[in-house]
Amino acid sequence: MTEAANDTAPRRPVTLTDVARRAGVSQPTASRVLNGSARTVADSYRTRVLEAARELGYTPNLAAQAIARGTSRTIALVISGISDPYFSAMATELMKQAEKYGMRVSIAVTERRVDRELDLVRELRGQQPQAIVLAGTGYVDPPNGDELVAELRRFEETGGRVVLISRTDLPFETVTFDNHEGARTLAAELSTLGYRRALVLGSGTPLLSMQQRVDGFVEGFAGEATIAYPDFSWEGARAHIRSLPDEELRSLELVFAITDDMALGAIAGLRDRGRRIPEEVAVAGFDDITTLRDVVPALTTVHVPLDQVAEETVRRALDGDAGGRTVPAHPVIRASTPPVRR
Amino acid sequence: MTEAANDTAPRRPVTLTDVARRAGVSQPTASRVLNGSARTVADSYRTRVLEAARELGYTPNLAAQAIARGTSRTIALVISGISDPYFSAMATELMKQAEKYGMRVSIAVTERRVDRELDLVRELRGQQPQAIVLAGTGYVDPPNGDELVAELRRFEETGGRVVLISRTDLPFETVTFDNHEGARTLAAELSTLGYRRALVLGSGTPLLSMQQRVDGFVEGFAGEATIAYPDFSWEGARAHIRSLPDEELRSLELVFAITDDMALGAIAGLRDRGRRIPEEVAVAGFDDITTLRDVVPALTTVHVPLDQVAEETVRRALDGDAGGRTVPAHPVIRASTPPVRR
DNA sequence: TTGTAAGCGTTATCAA
DNA sequence: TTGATAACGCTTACAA
Repeated sequence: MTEAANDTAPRRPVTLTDVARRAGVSQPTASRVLNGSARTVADSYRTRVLEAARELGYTPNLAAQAIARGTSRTIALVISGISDPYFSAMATELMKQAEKYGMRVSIAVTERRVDRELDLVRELRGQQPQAIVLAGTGYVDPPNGDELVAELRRFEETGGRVVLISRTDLPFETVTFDNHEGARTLAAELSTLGYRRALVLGSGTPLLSMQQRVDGFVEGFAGEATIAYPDFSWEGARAHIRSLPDEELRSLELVFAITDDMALGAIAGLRDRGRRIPEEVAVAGFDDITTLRDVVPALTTVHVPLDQVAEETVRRALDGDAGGRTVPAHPVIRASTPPVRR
Repeated sequence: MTEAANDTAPRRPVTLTDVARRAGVSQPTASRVLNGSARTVADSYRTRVLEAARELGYTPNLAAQAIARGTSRTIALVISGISDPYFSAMATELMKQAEKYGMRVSIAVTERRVDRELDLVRELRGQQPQAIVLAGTGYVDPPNGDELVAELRRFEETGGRVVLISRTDLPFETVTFDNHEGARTLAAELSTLGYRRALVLGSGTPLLSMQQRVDGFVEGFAGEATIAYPDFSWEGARAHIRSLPDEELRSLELVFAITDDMALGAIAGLRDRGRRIPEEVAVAGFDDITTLRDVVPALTTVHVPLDQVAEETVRRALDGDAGGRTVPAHPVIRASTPPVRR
């Protein structure tokens, strides 16, 4: 049967002092045993401490360690949202990499609100992480860019590291994939397939990396490209397509959206308007998110090697300046953009 | 005043002491101004402190606050993975709710490894969060259940709160949706549509909530249900369908998978085998994940009101025992399960 | 090798 | 209202 729990009164957590007292040693000795110290401790003591810790169910108070050591084995990641397949994949890869180095990743979410990014960084600084990683967003003309830079500089000055992913708008180390080149080669391949008229869906919010994709595509495309800038979302892309004038819709040959997310929104819009894909309209995206495995027809896109990006990022977050790095992004032609028959 | 502190980059982060000194007040006064204290401070002091803080770019050291206050405004969330649309949606909702109460959510990932759950909880306890929320998993016969319970009990004893989401395998407060009833009513509606032979894809790993879905479906289904237990994943469901004997495949009328993720895997498998959906085989899932908006034909499923779940969870994580709660889950019939024509 | 004592940045207590 | 001063749990010189 169950033993009667005598007291439900909230006790305080077991501390290192408790363990030391129980083991009959000093607090520092207990500390040396339990948390990797270079110092060696006599075996007899060591076992007594370990046993006491086990019996009491001791867990080191991370906050106390952080404050005593002046650093916490944490990488703070700022992303715009967790539900987004692209960002969640990125977060997963980063956590995987970080774990190799015994690092924790804490995630903060901007919800795509520009001002929150600054607030977040400010707050994160209070967590004294080893590094702050900013993924996503990256405005063409950052509204509060100066303040953000100042905040990040301050963080660097106190020994922290700053790494940006896929954004080159701030003067810090950046790991990126080649947005421009990826879109350019995609456009080239699509041109080879026979496409000559494209609608490019860019980002309504002026994001640098997204503009690079637009520019890259236009540069690599052999035909005529019309550019639109709907809201930067699935819904935005869908709404844009839905509101297209009939004649423009009918003349549509290929839609390139700067993200798979928007490409899928565009497809939804095209279907709403009764257009068949890819028979009547071809569609291509960018990112190669996991969701695509369930989409029919299979979506042509540009694959981004997130694992490599994550690896490079974590390395820079820890080891110090390795310099910026750009990993290549390659187009993947699938069923949504078949060769054009004329 | 004494030294030129304005242009010299401090190697250590700016502390409350720095701010106090600069403002010419005591540390406690600065603390009272900068961090919501009930105490009031003379306006002249208040402005001086605020100004000094701004000039120096002060950010409170969260670890120090946590240790001094004995509590950190944090909810620790344990989920099996971040890339999974269901869990990432859950995490998003929880963060949204938590923010209302000025709470931070820290995310830890088990990667579906049973043992990691225990390790994680142990480590999280070291973060001294206000609450630990365990979402997902929940084994029918927990391998190290006793240890996990002991660890969580310890956490509760020291004033922490434990909330489980959609798992009833541990003796703690639980917020759940009605897996059994949701699956049962879905099965009933499908029966009404004329379906009489179903293949049910359960979970290879024995998860309690998943078994409830299987049981609920079987109970509510008017015809004959065959149950299989492939690996609990998209790939598992797909592989199972792919390896089905020809005759069994041909006799397939309806596939119900316990999660949308597996349902989508099943669809992939069915397509690999050349079966058309829904003309030849109907498919239904559970969860109503966002991904479904891009899937054709639209997938019949059971909608889970994650926002409600999140709200109830956060409330319990903070306010104390409100008792367990079950929110209803309703079937949504879509194009993947049309009425049967005979 | 072990223990004493001094921090780490913040909050809480309690005089003044 | 304000400011010494003592915690909070842990690490790290420095002394024994």
